[in-house]
Amino acid sequence: MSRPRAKLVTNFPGCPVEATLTYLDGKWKGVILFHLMDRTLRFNELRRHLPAITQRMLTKQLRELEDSGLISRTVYPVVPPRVEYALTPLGTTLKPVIRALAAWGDEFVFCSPEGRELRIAKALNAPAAEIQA
Amino acid sequence: MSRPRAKLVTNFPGCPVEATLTYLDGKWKGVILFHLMDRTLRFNELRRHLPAITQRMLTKQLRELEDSGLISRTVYPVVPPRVEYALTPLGTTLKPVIRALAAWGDEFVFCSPEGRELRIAKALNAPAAEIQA
DNA sequence: GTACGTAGTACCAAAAAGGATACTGTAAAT
DNA sequence: ATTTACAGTATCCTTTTTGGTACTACGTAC
Repeated sequence: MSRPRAKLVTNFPGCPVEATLTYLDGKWKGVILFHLMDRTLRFNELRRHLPAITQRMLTKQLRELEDSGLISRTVYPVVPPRVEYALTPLGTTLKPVIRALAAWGDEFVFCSPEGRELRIAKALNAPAAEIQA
Repeated sequence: MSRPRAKLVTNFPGCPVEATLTYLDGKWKGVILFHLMDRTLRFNELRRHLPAITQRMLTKQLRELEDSGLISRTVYPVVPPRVEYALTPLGTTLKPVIRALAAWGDEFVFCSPEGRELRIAKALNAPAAEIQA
């Protein structure tokens, strides 16, 4: 019993949250899906959206998303090569989830003053604020 | 430039999805938050919900969630010790996100016939089905 | 004839995450 | 007198993930 993430059901009996996160796990999958929500993108188009990624990593994350059935890979037999990545119907069903993740990030995660690093909005916890559940 | 997950903004310029996932990253955080959505739980109560976790891991994940400001840890100076974990106001704002993740998992992720393993519902991709975006 | 853009692979090294096991201290229950 | 429950730590080890660099092939542009 020791698999990559929690890919064994025994690890989180009946937890649908981890079940979903299992498929979003990977350092770049979130961003990739986020950008593919707008439109189909070619390999190097994606790369330009992810300045810090290496080719190896981009390929790997795309293959994993493809294996999960969330995105499709279409190769056009031309030269130079042309490969397009797009959400599958199944991938499209993730849109509400991605949007929820994006909405929360927009509202509560900031770059710290020094730049570069993320910081969460903890201010909310200080006052005895009433937040609707 | 190489931090744990994508904790550098340069890795996903302006991507709020990865920003959020950064805080949910960790093998057990999803399940923990899922269970804390219902009610405050003590250390060993959580442990009983996560049969496969080790004490070390549970402690580690809880500390990270606490450091993020998503959960609170309340120690009652009694013996035997009593420590309660609960969502903070900030953590409470994650509920819609957790619910979105849970809804997708419920609908599209199953245990494979052999049991134990997860499987995604790829059937959706076979027919030329029309899925609403 | 050299460089560029395309979409990758292959190989090696580093870092991070996760797991196994043993140990702590107190009080109540058996 | 021993065991149980509680909420952890400490140490070591393995697995998984991620990064770095170099390399491929083809056709077009300079």
